[in-house]
Amino acid sequence: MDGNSRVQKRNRSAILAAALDVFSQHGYRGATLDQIASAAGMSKPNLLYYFPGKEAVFVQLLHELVDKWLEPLRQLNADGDPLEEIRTYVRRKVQMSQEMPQESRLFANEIVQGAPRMGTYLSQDLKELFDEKTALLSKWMDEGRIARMDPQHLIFSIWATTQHYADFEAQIHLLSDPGTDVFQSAAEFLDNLYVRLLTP
Amino acid sequence: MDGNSRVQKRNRSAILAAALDVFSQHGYRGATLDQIASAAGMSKPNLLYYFPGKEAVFVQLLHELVDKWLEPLRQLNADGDPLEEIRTYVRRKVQMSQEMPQESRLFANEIVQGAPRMGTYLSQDLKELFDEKTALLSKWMDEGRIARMDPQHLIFSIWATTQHYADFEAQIHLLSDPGTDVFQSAAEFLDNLYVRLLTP
DNA sequence: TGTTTTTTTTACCATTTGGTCAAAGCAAGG
DNA sequence: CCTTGCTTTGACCAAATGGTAAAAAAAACA
Repeated sequence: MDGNSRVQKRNRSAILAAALDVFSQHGYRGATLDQIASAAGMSKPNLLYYFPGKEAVFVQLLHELVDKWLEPLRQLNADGDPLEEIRTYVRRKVQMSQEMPQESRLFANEIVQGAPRMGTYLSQDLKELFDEKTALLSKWMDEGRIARMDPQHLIFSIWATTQHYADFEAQIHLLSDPGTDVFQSAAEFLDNLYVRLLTP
Repeated sequence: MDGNSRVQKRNRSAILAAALDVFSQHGYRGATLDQIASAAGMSKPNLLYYFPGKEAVFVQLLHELVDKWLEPLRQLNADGDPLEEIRTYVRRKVQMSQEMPQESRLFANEIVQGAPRMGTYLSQDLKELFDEKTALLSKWMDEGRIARMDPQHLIFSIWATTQHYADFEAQIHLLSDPGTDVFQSAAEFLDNLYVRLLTP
């Protein structure tokens, strides 16, 4: 076998799924291999048969998530209607906060601590994409199709407002009116916010 | 002595200052008593002479910060001009992100992990203040002095956008145009954002 | 079925870490 | 100087934790 058998694939993804659970809840240092292994339904030495160590699990998990995470921004389409493109982007980001809160918190945890295990990765893929899209936003502003403002801060504000609902879920849940769908009302609020902000 | 001598006060605050450094950078589990003690210029047993344990240091640190942290929201004045009050609040929050990024990241870390050591505290002080201020915002909206929207999400969005600059500093720094004052431009961007959003 | 290869487990190790303890240092009053 | 009470430290401990080694178990193959 070449190390990619069906069993291997199944176990590797079971480990990564378990690692997402555990790392996102306790952070890198707070998570233990025993916890992850147990959540993946195997023993610690067995987990270490599939990954060379704790950090390797964490790093691969992060790397596999970056793509998924940046996809909505990648889809911001230069040929579409500016306002609709941005509204769609915001809607997708809120949806991701709802459907993948663990992934969001995993990133948040890593970045809050200074991204010690993601530094180079961030500065490549992410920076390239960020520069491309801020340039696009600038162009739209130059053409008068959306209101003029700092495009970098515009993206920051979208990230902040949308990811907040996943990253600070504990606080949100505590403070929100019970009985309402937080993500539904958040989507409406943010849609209105960005329409008001961006309409020239 | 009654346990509050000058030496005691000096050492306790040295410990808390060191703990802020270390906890905000590595999280609760990632920080070690040795690190904190060493940063405070003393030995670990000496630190444990002043605090009963690691968690006690962490909890007291958090409790002492909550007050400082909520102060700007407390100052939202029912008798002031609504728009100016909110602009002042946003400006103060940005300023706090700039001047107390460690405090911000300490909270972020705790909340991202589900606030396991702050639950009850949050649900009391914070919730009470939050409800009071959303009621105030609602009143202002009823009176037609600011645009109508969900007041809870309005506060969430202010927290998200302002604290983002402290909590995600690593990312912000990596992506921002070098040579510009991030906090200065952020303050301008957010001022403009909330003026546009809130003007009836 | 017998052999080889992959997978899993049991037992273990070294280090880290939160915390204890008893002894030593030290300031203040007598 | 000597006692008394507060402060600091060096030595130590038990538990947790990342990781290893070798053998058992299970598949895969011939």
